[in-house]
Amino acid sequence: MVRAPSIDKNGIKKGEWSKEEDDKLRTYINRYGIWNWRQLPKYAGLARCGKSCRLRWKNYLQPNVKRGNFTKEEEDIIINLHNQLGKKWSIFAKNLPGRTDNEIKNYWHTHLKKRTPGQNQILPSNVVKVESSCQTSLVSKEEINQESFDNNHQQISDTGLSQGITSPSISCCSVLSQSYDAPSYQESSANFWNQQLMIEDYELAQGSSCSEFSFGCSDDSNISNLMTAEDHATVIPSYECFDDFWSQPFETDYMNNSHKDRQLLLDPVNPSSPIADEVFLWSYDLSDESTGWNI
DNA sequence: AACCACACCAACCGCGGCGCA
DNA sequence: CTGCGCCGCGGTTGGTGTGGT
Repeated sequence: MVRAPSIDKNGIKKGEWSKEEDDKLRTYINRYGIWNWRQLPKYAGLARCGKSCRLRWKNYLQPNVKRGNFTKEEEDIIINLHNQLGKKWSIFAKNLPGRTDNEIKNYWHTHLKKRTPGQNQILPSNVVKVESSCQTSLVSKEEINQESFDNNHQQISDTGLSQGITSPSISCCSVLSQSYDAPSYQESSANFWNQQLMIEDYELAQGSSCSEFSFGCSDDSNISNLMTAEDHATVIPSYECFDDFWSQPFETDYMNNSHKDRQLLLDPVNPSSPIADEVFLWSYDLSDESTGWNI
């Protein structure tokens, strides 16, 4: 049902993703986070373009992606939002936890479109029409306010906190970005995404084979230790010693110092609840080739 | 059984927005 | 202001599945 694998003139693979590629992408992101989609495939040992990796991660590999049939409630939400906002699939996705914009878009075209043929839209009082040079959309007044939050959140979550601040967003960042979708924070005054990410303890392990660092969330404005993309190659010396992430010796960050590193995986709002056991297991089980992934 | 048409959906593509130098 | 690089969004494509004839 997917396009046949092919390789373009630049050596970039296209088409269906193999399990091995999925494993590589998943493992790399779980360990190092998303810091630059364009660079990521090179370091992850994937002959894919960044866009393809991003799409694969976002629509298929992300842990919270929900598969299976849409419920009646989900259908109603899609129909209502479509009436109000038009084809804002990404906004729909934020209102349907676990559903991706691509999946919603497909579902609309294959199931829902035929049910709502060309009706005249009656604008509720809380909806305004937004016109641009290329299209006209209906946007609720709440959504306009929401959108500023969404843009903020999206920028951070989709890139693993890598745009607002320059960080390679090691494991915990991707964990947090996967786990904290907008709805859970919309009503929280303690907005995690408003907080700066701070490296609590990080050593540049120059020349060594292992790095130790941990991230935390803090209101502290001291972010002088934030790593840049260049630091990524420094902190992870394997980039200099090995061709790619995949050829370096695999050792999870969690195996050496379980107590300290597990702190990375705590819910920043409710610190007593760990949130990333399954992600931990993914990385850990990779060392056991006989069992494969444990999801 | 063979053929056909349509449904489905993962993946691709192009464009626009944004940040930065 | 301009150009560039990166990213996200929405539209489209194309291979496979499925049901009807």
